[in-house]
Amino acid sequence: MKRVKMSDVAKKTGVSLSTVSQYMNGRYEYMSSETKEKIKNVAEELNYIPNSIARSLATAKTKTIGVIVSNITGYFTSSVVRGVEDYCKKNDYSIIIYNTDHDSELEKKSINILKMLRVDGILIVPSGKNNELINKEKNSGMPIVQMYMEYDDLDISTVISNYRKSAYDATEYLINLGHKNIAIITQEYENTRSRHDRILGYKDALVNNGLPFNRDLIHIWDISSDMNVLFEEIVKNKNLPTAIFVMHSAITINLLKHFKLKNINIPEDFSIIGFDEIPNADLMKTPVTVVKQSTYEIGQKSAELILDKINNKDKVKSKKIIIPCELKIRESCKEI
Amino acid sequence: MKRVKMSDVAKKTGVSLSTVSQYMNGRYEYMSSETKEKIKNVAEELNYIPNSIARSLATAKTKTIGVIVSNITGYFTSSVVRGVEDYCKKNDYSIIIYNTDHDSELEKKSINILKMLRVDGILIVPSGKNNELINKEKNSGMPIVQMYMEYDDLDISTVISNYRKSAYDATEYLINLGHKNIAIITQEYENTRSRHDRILGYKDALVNNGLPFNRDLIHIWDISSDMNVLFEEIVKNKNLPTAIFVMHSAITINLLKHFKLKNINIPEDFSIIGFDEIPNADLMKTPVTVVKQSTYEIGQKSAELILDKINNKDKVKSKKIIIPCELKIRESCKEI
DNA sequence: ATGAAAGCGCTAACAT
DNA sequence: ATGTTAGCGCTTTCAT
Repeated sequence: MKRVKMSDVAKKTGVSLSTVSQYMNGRYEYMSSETKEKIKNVAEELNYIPNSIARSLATAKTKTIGVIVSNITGYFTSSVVRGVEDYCKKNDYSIIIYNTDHDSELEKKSINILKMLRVDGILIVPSGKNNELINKEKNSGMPIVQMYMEYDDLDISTVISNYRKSAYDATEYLINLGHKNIAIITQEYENTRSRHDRILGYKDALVNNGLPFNRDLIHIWDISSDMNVLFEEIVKNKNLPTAIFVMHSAITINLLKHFKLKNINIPEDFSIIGFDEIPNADLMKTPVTVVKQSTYEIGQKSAELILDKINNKDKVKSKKIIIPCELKIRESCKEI
Repeated sequence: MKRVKMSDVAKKTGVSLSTVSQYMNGRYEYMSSETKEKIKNVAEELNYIPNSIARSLATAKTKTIGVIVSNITGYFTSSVVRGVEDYCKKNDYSIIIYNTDHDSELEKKSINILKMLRVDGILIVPSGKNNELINKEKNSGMPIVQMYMEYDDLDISTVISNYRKSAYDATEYLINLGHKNIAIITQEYENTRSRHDRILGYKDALVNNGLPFNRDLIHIWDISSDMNVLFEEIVKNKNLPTAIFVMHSAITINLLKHFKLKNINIPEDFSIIGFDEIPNADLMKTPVTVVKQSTYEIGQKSAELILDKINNKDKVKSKKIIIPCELKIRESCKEI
């Protein structure tokens, strides 16, 4: 099963290699319609399939972009990636995916492999642990865009949601419902602007509505946190919160499970807003209100931005594209 | 920002190109430890990164496999893909993803692009509409494995769940609960063995338990179906079903939404079993019992199989790997 | 309107 | 133990 190559169709057509190459690249300007027709037929007959690898070696372009995410499993990331793939496909780019689980070494390694593979650009959800390296890559000329993350020490283009505004709106929604003590559960947010902005939005809303900003209403969660312990902290506040605004969907789900276990009722006992959509929220005992990011659109815009960078050789400096969120009001917040 | 290439490190080290090449490929057998050391240092100093494209052109291998799925969005497919990626990464392969939405043309096009990209193998969830083409590709030497699908007219290796057995178990679970009239909702299953097997398992369980198999308890759903209409059909059966076994998670979710809308209660009014895990099922009003496929493992095994084919040049004929499912009993089935 | 030839960065057979 | 050299299958410049 020998692969047929360009020289085969050239020979059979009776023209030169370069003429066939011109044809394959759609440069018909100086080509007689006869040779054009002949090449077309021979190529079809021989079932010729161009070799992208050889082309890439010659052109130093691969029409391929690398996508580094923490974990493609799940609703959020997978639909971002789908947005990326759709946009890329439309523009004849393919995507190569790497999961890192936000592991620093894996992230480094992924970047390295993508460089060996000579991808034309990289889309990344950075862990925050290799920001220096990523800056370096960008400065050495690799087109690179980050998705739904923003770090103070990472100076690359980014596509994010309007975190501050949407956190503001969610908080104000709670305030309008009569809530005064609104607890927050968030991951560590120093240095991670995409998280910090949500806290700022929350603060803005309080202040603009004449409410005090109370630092001990802010609770930090991490992967090793025990929800039992964390929740104890929340309720031991002298001003018992009536509402909880949770900044990450994994935490929201954790909290909801905890509530179920402890027979805590939503919204009777607490009002809840989550950040990020929860799959099948509509089928829950109490459908939970969330701030929903436009995941698919984030993917599309990220792809658009990286292709722009690739093809316009980055006249633009670091750019920030901001996508609005939607407050999906369901049944987890009550008026008090 | 000139890229540094092998000849650069060769020159700087003072050895020949091929020695460096040997080094880069870990063939140290005939190499003095001094040159080895020297090359190592120079390569590091120069920050040399091998060019996979050039290597691929020379070796006719890309260390890359194509993954064609219907839609990476969602729990099921995304965790299969994660299994694939993890296994591939461990073996120094990268994956290129294409979504087709089971569109025949897109599927054809994806296969074609992956061939141009010279992937070493293809993992595919076939739509069923290009089986002839896929057979042809396989016969012309492309290593290719299908995931969690099986068609009567597609003769390629496959990694699937034990559909017949797990449908049997689920049905028998219902029977043991006292159910006699068990309705099925399935997609069209003629020719799609992975679907047909579930019906057979259902049938086996009925027969083995002395229950009649009643053809009008089997209902066909497709993407254009109206759940209202479909459900009317189900309940107009002279022997009103007390349980419904739904063969696809998208349908299960649809049905659950319908129930919520119509205030139909689970399991009081109907007992329900779904096929495929439903994200956040535990948080539902009534957590739904499902047959859970081992998605991650399916991905891993598929990757393992395709890499075997690639590296052992397929001594093996078409092979079928069968992964067990788990019946996740929750609260959607009652005893009657 | 078409062809000749150099080059893309590497591998691998062969020579030494 | 290391070097020489001929490809791998294309693109692209320059000639004609």
